Amino acid sequence: MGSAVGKLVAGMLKSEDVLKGLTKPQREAATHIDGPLLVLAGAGSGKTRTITRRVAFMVSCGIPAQNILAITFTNKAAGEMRERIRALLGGAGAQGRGVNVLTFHALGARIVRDYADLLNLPASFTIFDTADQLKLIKQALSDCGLSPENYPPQAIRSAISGAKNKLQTPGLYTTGNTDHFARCVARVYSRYETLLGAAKGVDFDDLLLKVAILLRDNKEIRTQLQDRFQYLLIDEYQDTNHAQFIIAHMLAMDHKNICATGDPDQSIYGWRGANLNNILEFEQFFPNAKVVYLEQNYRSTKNILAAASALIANNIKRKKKDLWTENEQGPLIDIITCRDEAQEAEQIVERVQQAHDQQKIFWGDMAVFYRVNSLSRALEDAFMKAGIPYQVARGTEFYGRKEIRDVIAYMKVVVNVADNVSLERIANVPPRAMTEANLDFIRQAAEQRGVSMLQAMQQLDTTPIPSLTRQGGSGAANLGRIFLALRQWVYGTTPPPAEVTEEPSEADLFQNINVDELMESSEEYNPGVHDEIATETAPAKPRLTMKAILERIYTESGLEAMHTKQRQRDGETDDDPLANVNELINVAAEFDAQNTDGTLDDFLAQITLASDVDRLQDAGGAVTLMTLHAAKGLEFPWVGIVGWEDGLLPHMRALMNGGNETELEEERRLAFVGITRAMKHLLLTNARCRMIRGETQRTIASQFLRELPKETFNHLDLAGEEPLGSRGGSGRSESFRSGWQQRFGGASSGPSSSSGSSSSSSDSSENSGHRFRRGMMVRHAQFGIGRIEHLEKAGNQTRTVVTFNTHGRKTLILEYAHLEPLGS
DNA sequence: TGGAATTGGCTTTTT
DNA sequence: GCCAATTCCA
Repeated sequence: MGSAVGKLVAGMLKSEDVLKGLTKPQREAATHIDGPLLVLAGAGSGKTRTITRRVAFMVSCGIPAQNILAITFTNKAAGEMRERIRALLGGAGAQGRGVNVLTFHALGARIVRDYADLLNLPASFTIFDTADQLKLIKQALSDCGLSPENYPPQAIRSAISGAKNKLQTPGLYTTGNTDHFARCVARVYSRYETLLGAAKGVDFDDLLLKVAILLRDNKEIRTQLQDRFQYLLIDEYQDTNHAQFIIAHMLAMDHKNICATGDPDQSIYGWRGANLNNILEFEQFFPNAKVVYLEQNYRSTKNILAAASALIANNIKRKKKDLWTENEQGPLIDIITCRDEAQEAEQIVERVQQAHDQQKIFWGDMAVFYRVNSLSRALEDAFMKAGIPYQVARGTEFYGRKEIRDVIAYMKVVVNVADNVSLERIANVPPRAMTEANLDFIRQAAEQRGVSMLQAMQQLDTTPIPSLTRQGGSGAANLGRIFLALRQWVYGTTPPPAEVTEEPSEADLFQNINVDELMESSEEYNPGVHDEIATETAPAKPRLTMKAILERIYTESGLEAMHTKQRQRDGETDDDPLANVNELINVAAEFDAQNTDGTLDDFLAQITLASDVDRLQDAGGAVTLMTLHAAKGLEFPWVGIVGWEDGLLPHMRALMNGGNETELEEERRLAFVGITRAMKHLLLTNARCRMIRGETQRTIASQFLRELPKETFNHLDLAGEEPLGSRGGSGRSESFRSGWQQRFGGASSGPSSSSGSSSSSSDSSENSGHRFRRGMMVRHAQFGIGRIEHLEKAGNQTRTVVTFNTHGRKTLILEYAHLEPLGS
């Protein structure tokens, strides 16, 4: 059937039309359909354009759209690609809809659900986000008799996440790690898996890990999925981690129709396991791969591009690449040094206003980026004050709110009665006398009986839990009834009686899939299989909309009453729970409009994998504020980037431990990504003083600013005289510009002369005979007063060991530590 | 028992 | 400075 439809479409969609306007290399990439292809696409080189055309070209050649799978990293990217493909296919729109454009995680969720039975999961499993995960880890810690003080849940979480990214099961993890901490992690990991399994939960990493293992160890399934996805396209390949790498390779193993696109210079997710080698060594994994380089930039001015190129050239571990453009030279980059973050924000706002009024740039065409979310606050204040429309993409601004998480938790329990984490979250919201102690009793009883906590609550009249307080008992029974009624209403049936919930052992969860078992259950892969399951539980009823379900849950749970009461008590506040939940209901309505056959678990999966950034998609008409990470893949005519300071733009983390070169290079790539988002106007700012967790600290201009060629920017210093004491003053004011160039000038490396006997610590440390000596007393903004024990030259930097009175011994890099000498 | 008030701890980026 | 966890009070 594929070919018939294909022909039809081919008739409507001319291959030449699809390729019209592509440059030679773009065309080369777009027309290479069979066999491995690597597109190394520099920033702004028209990559998205090329790959969407490529997909259209494939369809025009008669390849059935549903056999094409395009994988992106963010929902936003997926949405945009879907949109653009649809637009290209125009009249053949029906086909366009058939192209699978998904994020890795969404793909994972789909496959895990389709093959849930093979993975020991019910189709109604729920996805646990990072917060759920942390709760479970705390539980696991206490079960293992370890205290969260000595074993920070965060650290354990990221260790487990790292292990999962590398496809290490608890068993494998144990064998590979022998130090004390790792052994504890292994124990917690194992317990965590058990708890997760009992709750029928799957964490973000599982969505990749389970699929990777399934594909790796199960030939049958692999073949099915390879057949289904005969053409693979993976965007941002430089950001893939090991699990994603395995998924890609397993899917492409036989047909080798894999097109990877990306840019090693834009790899910014090393911290969550991305492995740059996946893209660097692509040709070794696929020896016949065709490689196309896209190096002409269509986005930025010559000037911006020159600055970006010079910056990234400082990375050693890098394939050299020359971006060029035929665009105009463009205006100089503006660099403004401000007094503090308030002035910085004012400056940004002022320039934004100017760009809008004088150059007629739309609000929606401007964006401001920062390294960490906390920097948005000052900006927001300033935008608010100036009355300029803006929107902030903050990670958990919306989906992280209590009231939203509460409503979602209710939904999760409706779908997945075993989800103890969500149940515990809302057990006492609104208050039902479900104290910690009562919950403990219920948890214990449930575990003993091998049922979920909700079931234990629902069995209370037949099997009471004696240790519960009277109110606790009735509260629990009440809660049980609420969910009974809700499930009845949603699914039209009472929940299946005491579904088997014996805890699967770790071995069960991770066992390599048994091939014999597979052969038995080797029905044809049916993409609709899940829908069938869903209809089974929801027979012959008019389909409920998510909006209706959500509203019902909101009311029945008692949350609505609680929020209404709150509002009456507090009056209208700017973050009103009622209004926020209404916003969520809007999201549900939106979902209903776009997925006429979507189920509650589809909706839940979508919102747990969604982030706030996704909700901004086409909210034009406002200046966008976001992190540098979130900015990847976007472009704006006008861009501002704040916080160019050591410790912030090369983030502290990268500067610690003697300045880890790998991490520093990732920070540089992040800066590179930021700069290359700009089309015409670029404004970079730093502040002399910045409030960091409640304390005002002096800062040093980012070392990255030094790496920008001086002919590309114009520097303006508004900080004026250096604030107060300690640093001998020396107002640099407008003469700072030359001072700047002396001190930071040019991209050349050598420690640049410097005379300034006094002042800033960067000066002093540049001279080999800096003013710090062993035995000297110093002050550190954070650690207080201490004595220098040791000094040691390490490359361009000086490593120093200081024993602080209150914080003990620390190893610091003199250049970044901002130590203040106090005399000896 | 629930809600308010206070303390302590900690911060990168996101699916 | 903000948030979560803890303590305190009605």
